[in-house]
Amino acid sequence: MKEGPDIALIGSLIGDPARANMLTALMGGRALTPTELATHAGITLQTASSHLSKLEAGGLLTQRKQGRHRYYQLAEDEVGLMLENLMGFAASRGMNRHRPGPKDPALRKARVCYNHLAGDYGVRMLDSLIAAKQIEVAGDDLALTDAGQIRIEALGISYASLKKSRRPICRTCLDWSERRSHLAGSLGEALLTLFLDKGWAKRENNSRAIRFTDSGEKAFSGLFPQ
Amino acid sequence: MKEGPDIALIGSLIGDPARANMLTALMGGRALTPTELATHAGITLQTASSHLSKLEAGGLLTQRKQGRHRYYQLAEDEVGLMLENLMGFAASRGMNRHRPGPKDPALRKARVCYNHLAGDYGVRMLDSLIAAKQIEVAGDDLALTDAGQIRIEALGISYASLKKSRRPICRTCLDWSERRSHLAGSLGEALLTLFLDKGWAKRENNSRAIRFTDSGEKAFSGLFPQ
DNA sequence: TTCATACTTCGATGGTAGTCGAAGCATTAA
DNA sequence: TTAATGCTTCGACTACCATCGAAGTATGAA
Repeated sequence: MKEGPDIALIGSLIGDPARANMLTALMGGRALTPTELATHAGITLQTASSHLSKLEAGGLLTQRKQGRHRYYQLAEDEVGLMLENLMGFAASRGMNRHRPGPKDPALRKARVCYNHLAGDYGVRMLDSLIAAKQIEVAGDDLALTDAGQIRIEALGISYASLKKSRRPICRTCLDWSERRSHLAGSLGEALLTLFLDKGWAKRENNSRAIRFTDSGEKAFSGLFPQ
Repeated sequence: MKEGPDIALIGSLIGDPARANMLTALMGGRALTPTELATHAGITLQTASSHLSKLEAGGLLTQRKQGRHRYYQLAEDEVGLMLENLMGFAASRGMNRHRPGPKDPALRKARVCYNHLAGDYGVRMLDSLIAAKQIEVAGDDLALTDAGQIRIEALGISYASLKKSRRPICRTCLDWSERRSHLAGSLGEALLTLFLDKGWAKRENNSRAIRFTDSGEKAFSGLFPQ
């Protein structure tokens, strides 16, 4: 009784702990080399290489060569959304790999979700944008309003350049720690880039966590009041 | 660098073809016995039994004994949502287990998604309810409006009884064939039950497909105009 | 009781996939 | 050229797990 798409294929790709660790590491948004991914997963380079080619063949990762390095990253936004979604489900079942450690609160507060902001801050940002009617909810999709366009231009994000890309500008992504949506899509990416560029927030090394500076906190709260 | 929830655990549960087939079969919404599930998966009863206890331990399935039968079903709405979501992702990657067969169009038109209506009809129904302002979108969640409450009472669905349960009344579920949301939650379930009870639609055996009768089609189109 | 059905548990088997050492290829630097 | 780094490919090993036969348990029927 074989019906519909093959979930076993993706399942088995994600089901191996080493591969799952690599995917989680890549949720940090940076493109990583096989060597880096191997240490994240706690395996040798050879084994990592074999896993990576499987993930690439499965369409989860893409790869680009640069000199003698190879950089792997998640293939598309959809991959990140799917993974975050799975994490949400796993979290709701209490499937945690660790007793909640010191890093955990930081992750829940603010973290990178592939290329955009997630965690409490991510959710608050989207809520605030919707409350200010700068983003509106239309069925499944999010749409930037006229007021929203003016707003992001004022922040120094070019609406025209966002529109050029074929990717959706706004899109929802289910947050595993908050169990609510935050903002993904090219605007979500642009906003996170803005925070980092302005020095309001910094990525932690080897972690998805994002640390806001004091001035960054203030600026963020000013821009996106609750 | 172990961070966040353990996606490998769910991945490996879903990653086995036999288990994936059982889960897919259970997406049909009916509770099934180990014997039935074994034939769906093409394995013996002993093997099925072992798989089922793993799925139950993982929190994906629940079981109830009835006489000398055991009935398995998806543990909660969330499991169905997660699976439908994964199917959507798999479909978008072209991971299909079969060349699209004769059953495929029927599945895309209308099918059971655990306990509610999915496919083209499911999506149209939700769109229509939103357009009529009987359901409104509030951030992530769907909410039944006053007009919506009156409407469903008129259809013979008791709002009070829906409200009693702790489950959300309305909730979105991403449709893998349409790539848009349809209506899940207790109202989604009640509406599907209504269609079946009124004889407007019938489940096909051993399939998730739902076949609307001629009069059912008319009634449906009348209730939920495009 | 006896028999039949439904299912689980045990035990053995076999295949597959993750793992790593060693060797090979490609790029860069000197 | 030579050497070093980064990565892949090959081959062998191992461990795990899906699988099924056989035996055991539970419920129901006769």
